[in-house]
Amino acid sequence: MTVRPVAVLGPTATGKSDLGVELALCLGGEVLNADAMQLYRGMDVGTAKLSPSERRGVPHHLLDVLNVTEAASVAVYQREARTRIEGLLTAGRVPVLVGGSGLYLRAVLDELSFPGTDAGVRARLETELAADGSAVLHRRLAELDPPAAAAVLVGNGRRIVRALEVIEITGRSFSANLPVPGPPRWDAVLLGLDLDTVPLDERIGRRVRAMFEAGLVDEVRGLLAVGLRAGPTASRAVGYRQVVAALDGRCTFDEAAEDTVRATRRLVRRQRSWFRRDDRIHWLDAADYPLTAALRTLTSVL
RNA sequence: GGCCAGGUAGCUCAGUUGGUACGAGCGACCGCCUGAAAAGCGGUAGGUCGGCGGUUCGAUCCCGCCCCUGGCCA
Repeated sequence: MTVRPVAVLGPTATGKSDLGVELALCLGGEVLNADAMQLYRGMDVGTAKLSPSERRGVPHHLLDVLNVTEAASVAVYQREARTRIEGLLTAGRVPVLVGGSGLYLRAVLDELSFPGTDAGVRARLETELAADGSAVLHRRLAELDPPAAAAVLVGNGRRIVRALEVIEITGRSFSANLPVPGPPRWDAVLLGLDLDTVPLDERIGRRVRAMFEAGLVDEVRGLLAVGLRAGPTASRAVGYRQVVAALDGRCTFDEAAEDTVRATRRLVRRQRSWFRRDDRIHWLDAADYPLTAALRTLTSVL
């Protein structure tokens, strides 16, 4: 039988990590993290990262590979993840991708190619953005690449900067839209795990409280000492940003916890809207023996 | 019991010197998404302006009474 990768995706707090471990155990596989924030060393409590014992002997890849000061990068992740997957496949091990970062998953499983980047160009554009505002840059984009300008909203400085960067370093236009999904690379099977909104929201409330009790604040203190504030990606992570605000005295810890719950729920909505239109995903209900359902789905698909 | 402040969108509050509430932020809902994606960006729906009377052509805004909240004084 040919070995096919399996991806376990879906909104946060639905139990993807546990299901991933169980699937890896059943299938003879290894887990590949597909969660942008679990890439970071030291971000454990707030990202609900599985502890070594919870991993039950299953090797986990692409966990703890970045310092909080470093920016995450889809393109880098794509290269690394693909290399690992190829390695596992040739070894006859089933790669089990687990995570809720939709773009990361697609970068690995779909034929997305990322034009390069140039720190100098980027920095200059960022400076212009800060000085002139996004409308000015958007006007420039409209002259250079009308389709891209039409696809990127005027207020979205970040994406305007990236479009201009790509045009400048490649000399070609920038396509601002994702391609329509074709068959996934390696014929991967996409399993989506979700839970009804009401129970999921309750679970999020409990989980955030548990994170604070498990030492999230201390974890953030420790990360601040190694430069969390300077990290463009890590400092924005749900929970971390809020705790930093509380440590800075901009809100109370109770407010930070409430904000974290809200931000997590908002994240769930965005993750759903991202995954919703991918009709390759086989959806499983987290409340209804997902492992059994997952195995059943796999046997019917394979 | 008296005095003061306040009762405007689900929440926190702007605002109208009397003439259809320009409301804002948060939340909710919906959507977008190619090198920061747990990020970034956008759209939509919500209001008998505490209650009852009065003045007025017209009151959320003026007057009276009442109810509620917070504070101060007794």
